[in-house]
Amino acid sequence: MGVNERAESVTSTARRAQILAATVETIAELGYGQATFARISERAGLSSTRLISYHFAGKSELIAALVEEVYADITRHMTERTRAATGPRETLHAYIRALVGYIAEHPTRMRALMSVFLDHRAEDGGRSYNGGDERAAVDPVRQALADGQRAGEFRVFDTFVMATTIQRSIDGLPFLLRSDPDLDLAAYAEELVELFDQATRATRAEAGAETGAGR
Amino acid sequence: MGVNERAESVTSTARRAQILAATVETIAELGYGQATFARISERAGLSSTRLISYHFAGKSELIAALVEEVYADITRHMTERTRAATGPRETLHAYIRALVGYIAEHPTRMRALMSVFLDHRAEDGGRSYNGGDERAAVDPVRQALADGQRAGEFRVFDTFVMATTIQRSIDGLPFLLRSDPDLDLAAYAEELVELFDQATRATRAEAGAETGAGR
Amino acid sequence: MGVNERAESVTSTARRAQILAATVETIAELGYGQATFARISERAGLSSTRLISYHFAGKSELIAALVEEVYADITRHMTERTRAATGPRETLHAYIRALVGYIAEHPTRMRALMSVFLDHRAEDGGRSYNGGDERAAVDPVRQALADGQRAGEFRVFDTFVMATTIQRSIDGLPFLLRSDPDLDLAAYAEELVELFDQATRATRAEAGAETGAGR
Amino acid sequence: MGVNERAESVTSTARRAQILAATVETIAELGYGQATFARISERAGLSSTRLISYHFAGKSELIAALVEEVYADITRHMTERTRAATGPRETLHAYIRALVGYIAEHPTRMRALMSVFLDHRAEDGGRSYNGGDERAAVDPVRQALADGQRAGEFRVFDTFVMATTIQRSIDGLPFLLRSDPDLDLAAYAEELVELFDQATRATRAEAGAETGAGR
DNA sequence: TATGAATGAGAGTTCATTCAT
DNA sequence: AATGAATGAACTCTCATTCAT
Repeated sequence: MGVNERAESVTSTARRAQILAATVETIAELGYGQATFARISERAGLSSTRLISYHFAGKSELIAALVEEVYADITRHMTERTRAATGPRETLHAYIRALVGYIAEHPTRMRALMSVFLDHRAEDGGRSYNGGDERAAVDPVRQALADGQRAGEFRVFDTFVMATTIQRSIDGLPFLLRSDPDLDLAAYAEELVELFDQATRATRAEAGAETGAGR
Repeated sequence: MGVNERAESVTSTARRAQILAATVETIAELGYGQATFARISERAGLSSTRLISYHFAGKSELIAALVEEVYADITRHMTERTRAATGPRETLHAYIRALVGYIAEHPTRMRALMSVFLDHRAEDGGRSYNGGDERAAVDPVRQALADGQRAGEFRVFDTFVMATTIQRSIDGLPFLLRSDPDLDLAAYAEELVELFDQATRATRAEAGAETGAGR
Repeated sequence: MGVNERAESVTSTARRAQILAATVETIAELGYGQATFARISERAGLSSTRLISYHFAGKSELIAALVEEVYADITRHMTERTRAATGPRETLHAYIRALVGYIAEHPTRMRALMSVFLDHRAEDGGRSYNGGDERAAVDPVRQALADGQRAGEFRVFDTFVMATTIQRSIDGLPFLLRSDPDLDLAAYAEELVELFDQATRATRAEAGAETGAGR
Repeated sequence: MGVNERAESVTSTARRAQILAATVETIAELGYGQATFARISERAGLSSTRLISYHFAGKSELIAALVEEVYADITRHMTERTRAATGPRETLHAYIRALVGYIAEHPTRMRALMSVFLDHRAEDGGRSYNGGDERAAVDPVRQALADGQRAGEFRVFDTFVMATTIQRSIDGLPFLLRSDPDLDLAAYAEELVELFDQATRATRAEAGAETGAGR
């Protein structure tokens, strides 16, 4: 990553981006708890932590900006990869593959995001980024599952449990990846697809009943 | 603490237990990062943080003692609850129910443990408690799965992916429970049992070819 | 202190000098062991010890800076005063007078240096400032003595023992001076010059042989 | 050194001796500044620092006892070895040989003593052990020198300077010995004897006017 | 003769942040 | 757009010592 040594006449936007990049790397490597201004500015090649305070109102603003940025990035990625899917089952599979794919492409970005989430999940005071409302976080997946149940493609199960399980089966991958950098994520994704395909698929009885009952 | 290894006196044991309990509560509530000696001693009703330093050689010793204690407690619980299970499938179900059950009985203890793990999972230097070796952590479950495959009770799947998914489907519950204290964990456990029963069960083809090799 | 190596600003330099001066005074008066940040900052008239930590990376950096500064000062002084000497005997005398002279001019500076040396001499781990290599420390004097022996100006003796004795005859003076502030250092120097002149001078036999043997 | 593991029913005297021995070793190795109760009790194999406080009223009492003991030991040694000397010159040589000899026999004891002296020499508050009166410390040697001058065996010189130089030429040896454990102290002693023999011996002129006054 | 438990004071260090330019 | 200087608060940890048995 190119870092200016003199750091002169850099636009504010560029500077913020530079700091955010260093923050992502620092959190991804050391974890949120160890990501101090000092360490971030060192990684960014800045002369003092003062510059971070200058560009961001405070630590929470810095983290908020990071989350917002990575979130937007993920959303963009996911939208692109799941748009084409037709039907609940295909959508679910696309979702799994897309999210694992994002992790494969941006492991540090995702690890940083998770590290922030985990820390805030652990905290009480102040808003956490996944809202403290874990239900909302898995809502998109849950929708697809509910759709599939209505369409008779999926068997009857608690959509919240299933969605949460799917989500958690993926969001630990950034850390798994670090202790095992050669992990084949593409294969891992296919295994998950198969796993949740089996877990969600309609039983013969249901499948049979579905033609009659419709809905 | 004495220089020589001696038997702890009753008083000392009680004091240590008191401090450990306060540490569990503090970490469960505020997260590992916010769990300072000051906050712990305040919660324990101690006059100063000095008393913690007196009974534990340092912060790492305190955390190590906590992990050790909770670990032993979980192990005891799990052994009791899974002993009776016969066969891989039953074992898997018992495992899920037992672990969820432990969380239901000791949510703060489990949340504290998870918080410690997460923080250390995020770190690089130094030993983390789950060893940085995520593979080893899920090994017991993996064994049961492999056994089931050999016995033809389970279909062919990657045991590591399945074991990791099972583990992660449960270990997020302490945090989920906090944002949703009324969550019915017993029902949750049954949903997971069903989910992974579906995910692992042998297909008809495999069930027929029962003599075949696992994977 | 910034992360990048930058030119120190004037203010910072002045502040560092102020802290270093207070450190010298504190160590000279109370000894290395009692020279805490609190006492140093109090003497420097600073509001908090934090300011020391701001200007020096740590206590060892502070001490290192002190040693470096005083060392450079002594070296400058000694070079000036011994440059003009011609011949080993004159050099030896100039050395004694110059070093005692420095102590007369800067007793606290020298006492502080000695106090630091003594403490580090006592330590095992880590580098001590005189290197733990006492032989190297007296090498310059030893050179002059060896030269004098080769030139026949000095008698035969162990140059290491003589050099060490000379060095130690002087480096205790800062402490002697404190218990006896009226000590006449100029006269002391002359006594030492005479003492070591007698101790090193060639015996008549050697001196006689020397005219014959040449060199 | 034999250390009781159980530490039961040891007489107070034996216990004090054990603690003092551990104190000597600790100071000799780590220096006075690092010699804390914790480190001393660890070396003595005691279960807690409490035992030291029990047997000695405080740290200063402990150190005082140590100094007193070692001092008595040295005095005994020196008296034995210098008693036989006849005449100032022989006395001086015997003194040098005896003191160096003590260091050769008890390097740690002597190093510990020096370390205590040095630290207290550096301090201001409180009595130091060599009295803050460095003049008194070298008085025995000085007496012999003055006697020799009166007897015409020694030339005219400042007896305080000479005595101090002699003293310091020897008292650095414990530290020198540590950085160079193979140092031949017997040879070193002979070199010092010769050195100070040359430095003190009467010139021919003085030797002739032997009846004349000293100084 | 000994011990376990507890303590107040102080150590150096790190944190994000603010002041003033 | 940036910087140097400074700061208050909090951190873990160590010190010799005391209380109560």
